[in-house]
Amino acid sequence: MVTVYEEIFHWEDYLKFGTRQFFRKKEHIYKQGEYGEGFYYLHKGLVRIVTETATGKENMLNIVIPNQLLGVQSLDQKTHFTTAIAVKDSVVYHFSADEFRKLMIAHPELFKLFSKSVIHKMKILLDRINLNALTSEQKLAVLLHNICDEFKNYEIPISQQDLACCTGLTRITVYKVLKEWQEAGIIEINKRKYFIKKPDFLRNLVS
Amino acid sequence: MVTVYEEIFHWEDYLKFGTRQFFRKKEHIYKQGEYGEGFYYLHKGLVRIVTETATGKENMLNIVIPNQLLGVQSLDQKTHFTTAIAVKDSVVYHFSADEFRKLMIAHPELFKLFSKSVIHKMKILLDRINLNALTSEQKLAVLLHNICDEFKNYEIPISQQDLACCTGLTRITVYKVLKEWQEAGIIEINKRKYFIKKPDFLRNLVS
DNA sequence: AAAAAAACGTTAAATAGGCTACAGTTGCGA
DNA sequence: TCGCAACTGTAGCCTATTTAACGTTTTTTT
Repeated sequence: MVTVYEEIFHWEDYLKFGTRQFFRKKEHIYKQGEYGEGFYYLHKGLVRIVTETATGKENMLNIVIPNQLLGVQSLDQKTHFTTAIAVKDSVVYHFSADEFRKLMIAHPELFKLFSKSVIHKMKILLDRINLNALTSEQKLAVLLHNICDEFKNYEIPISQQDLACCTGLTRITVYKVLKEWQEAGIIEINKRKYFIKKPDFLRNLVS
Repeated sequence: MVTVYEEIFHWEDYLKFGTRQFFRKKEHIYKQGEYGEGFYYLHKGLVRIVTETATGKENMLNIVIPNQLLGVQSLDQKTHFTTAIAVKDSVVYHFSADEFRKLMIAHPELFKLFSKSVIHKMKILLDRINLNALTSEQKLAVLLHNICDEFKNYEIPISQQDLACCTGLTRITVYKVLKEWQEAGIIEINKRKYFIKKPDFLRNLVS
């Protein structure tokens, strides 16, 4: 399940110490298994983080929105254990481990910022784990609800296929649930775009 | 799924700056939802980390072995989003956020140690997520295999019930798989103790 | 603009794993 | 050492999902 988490971390003042990089839509920022050195800060755009399981299935972990970090896993020169793909054209800042360490000595308050960001990441992963206890309908409800929160309106700009990938369900299951909701008037399907008419229904499904 | 991860982080030199605390078997070190302030280092003993899902089901996340951190989530004064329970009598050191921040200014190399430990935690969570893509047989295989690795022999000192809890399966499913394996001569069941006879079979199930 | 590649809609069949139930064991605690 | 509580063995039913299959529509590429 992908959750789009929104919490602002004020990295702006430190961006000048990172290296600015551009990535086009669908480009890989880093790949699972590759060596990394440092981490990235997403300035503009949208990035999705996926992981490949032992059986070769792709699994979306979360969507990174601007002002968040990504790729922290390889701060200490380990290989990445996830893959990051730009969903839209994106601007990121890269901080190498060494640079960042030096930077932190000069600005100790950076530690708080860093740890906050990382803990936030952990929270996301945990939520992702807890999702597995839910029914498929609930999984979808949580996902759609989060997406709406993020995009600030009730139109879902994500394909059925991606919804399947995000929740770990099959496309058929996603399709079935969506169809059911449509018949019940909870969502509207138009030209393969989904529009949520009764957000409260989704909310109630979970809590 | 619980994975017992073993990787040594050298915190010994800094323990004197923490507060030593003792916990008896089955005692809670911290609880989900409680406020925390800082983090813990497990010096001796064994701790299991569980989380309660929205539906009230308990979910074991991982087992913490000595030399690892726990409770990092509340470093920045947030509530804990997991619960830590001592499996054996345990000795932990608590570091308050403030203390640790000061400590890190004096010893910048601590940052590397801290980030390594945290990244390691993230890796564990990720593995946990990836498990959900597996069949119940595979989940159990991974779990048993990890436990063997950890305890360095082929006897499983964990109850069927706990195996169920670790994998998120029902006890009945665990029982069924175990019985099947027994009939196939892959494991031996004796007085409710499980002994793995063909570890390679388990390994092949996953990779 | 045509061709190729994704994505979607829908159905039917197969099945894995969950839930219920209950009796038999084991072992802790008083 | 008695009794309760927690754990295990087993059966059977049930349903939510998965898989397979296939035609249609949309999007991307050349």
